[in-house]
Amino acid sequence: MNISTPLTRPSLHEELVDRLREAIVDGTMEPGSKVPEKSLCETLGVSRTPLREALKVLANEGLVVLEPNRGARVATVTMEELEATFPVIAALERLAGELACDKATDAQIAHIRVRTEAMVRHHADADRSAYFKANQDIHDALMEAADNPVLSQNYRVLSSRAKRARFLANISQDRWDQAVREHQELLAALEARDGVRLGGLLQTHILNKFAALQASAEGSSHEA
Amino acid sequence: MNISTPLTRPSLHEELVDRLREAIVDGTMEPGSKVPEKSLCETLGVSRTPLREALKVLANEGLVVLEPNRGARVATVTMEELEATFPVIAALERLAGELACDKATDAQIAHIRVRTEAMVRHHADADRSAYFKANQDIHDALMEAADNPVLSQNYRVLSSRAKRARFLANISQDRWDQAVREHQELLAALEARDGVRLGGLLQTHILNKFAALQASAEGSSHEA
DNA sequence: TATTTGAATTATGAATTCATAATTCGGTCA
DNA sequence: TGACCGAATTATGAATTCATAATTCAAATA
Repeated sequence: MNISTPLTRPSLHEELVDRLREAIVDGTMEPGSKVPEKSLCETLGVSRTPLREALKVLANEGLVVLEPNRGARVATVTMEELEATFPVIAALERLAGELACDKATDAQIAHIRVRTEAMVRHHADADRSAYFKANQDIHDALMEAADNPVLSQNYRVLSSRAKRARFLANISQDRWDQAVREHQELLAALEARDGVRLGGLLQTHILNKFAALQASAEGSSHEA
Repeated sequence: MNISTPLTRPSLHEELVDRLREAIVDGTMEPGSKVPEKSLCETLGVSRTPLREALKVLANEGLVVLEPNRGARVATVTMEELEATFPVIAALERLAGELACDKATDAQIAHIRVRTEAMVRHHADADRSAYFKANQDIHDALMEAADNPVLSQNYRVLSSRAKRARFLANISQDRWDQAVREHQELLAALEARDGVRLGGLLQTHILNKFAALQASAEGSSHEA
């Protein structure tokens, strides 16, 4: 039995931050919707104090907006915000690529190869949800391999904001094909441990993803 | 009289976040020191609730550490943390440089020229504090010129953590001379609106700054 | 009928209270 | 004298209470 670590239970507000962040990112809590403190407290079985602490933290992360004397709302995802966010994510991934080529273990690289190969299969099978899962795994694994907690923390906060753009799922087949090719190049650069190249490819990859997202949003707004 | 803006007073916790962040960054609250809620409340004239909300936010930013059932401490600045932080700051400044070359107004560039020239004078006068002020102005102005709120927000959080390394003031004369030369190159690249070049120079500039800081810390730890 | 007014209700911001974990300090025993 | 134990004190985590701002809704007015 583990007796070495002093048992510390996470504080309520931390659990709430995690739970709420998840609910906001996965769309359970809709962008723009009010966050009613009272009913949420009842649902979660906590008092308003830790909930409000959690909301302050999430507001600082940009996931909720606090309106004075009017409570909290789930932040909306605007194209303007994404336009500002993606270049920053791209810059962080670029750095991650550079660092990962220096620091990744062979096992980490092997894992990314496995996931990339899986991704290629999901693409061939036209299984979008499995593809997105693999895609996310790869980017997370790269961050992990970069071995920089400050970098990965900032990345997490920004991608949680970007992930909320759920219309991202509607990218074109052309873009999807291109993304898979890009991922194969990423893998090659990583295996060659060519940091500058991997960094550049990653930055471009993310910016391309945003361009595709813009195009698909453009399309859907015309449809609607 | 202004009647167009609805008058909103900032909430207590926001004011506290700003006040405490400032106190932590400028060293008024020492790294590693306990944050006694009760006495701070009395000093600031608020109750514990908004203070605790502020501490949660600052903990999320990494400026304080919450120890369960033992309250908050001002986070210590370790060399490991700086080693992780500076590359991220460098990546963000690189992006800022790239964006600024696209988006800066001529007036913004002119302002950076003015501040760079002032910095050169302060260097010649060996006026360190005026030099640091000018240096900070220039980096802030570049961020401003990049015109990306997500970028500047993340930059602010990370620099507030880096700024706490006050021993940074003890850089060598050689490094100081070099930094001034680098700033002149930065200005040239900006005026040429050569984004790729400015980005690269900025990244190197920041990483050089960290290397100097490491060297000076190395020196002072041997002295001590 | 549409608009406005204002009392009643509800929700929020902040202070206070309460339960419990941590710390302090005085006494005991080796 | 010095290490150890336990009661008293203090600080923290969380719930509750309180004051005030926002919202709702019915009645009054045009």
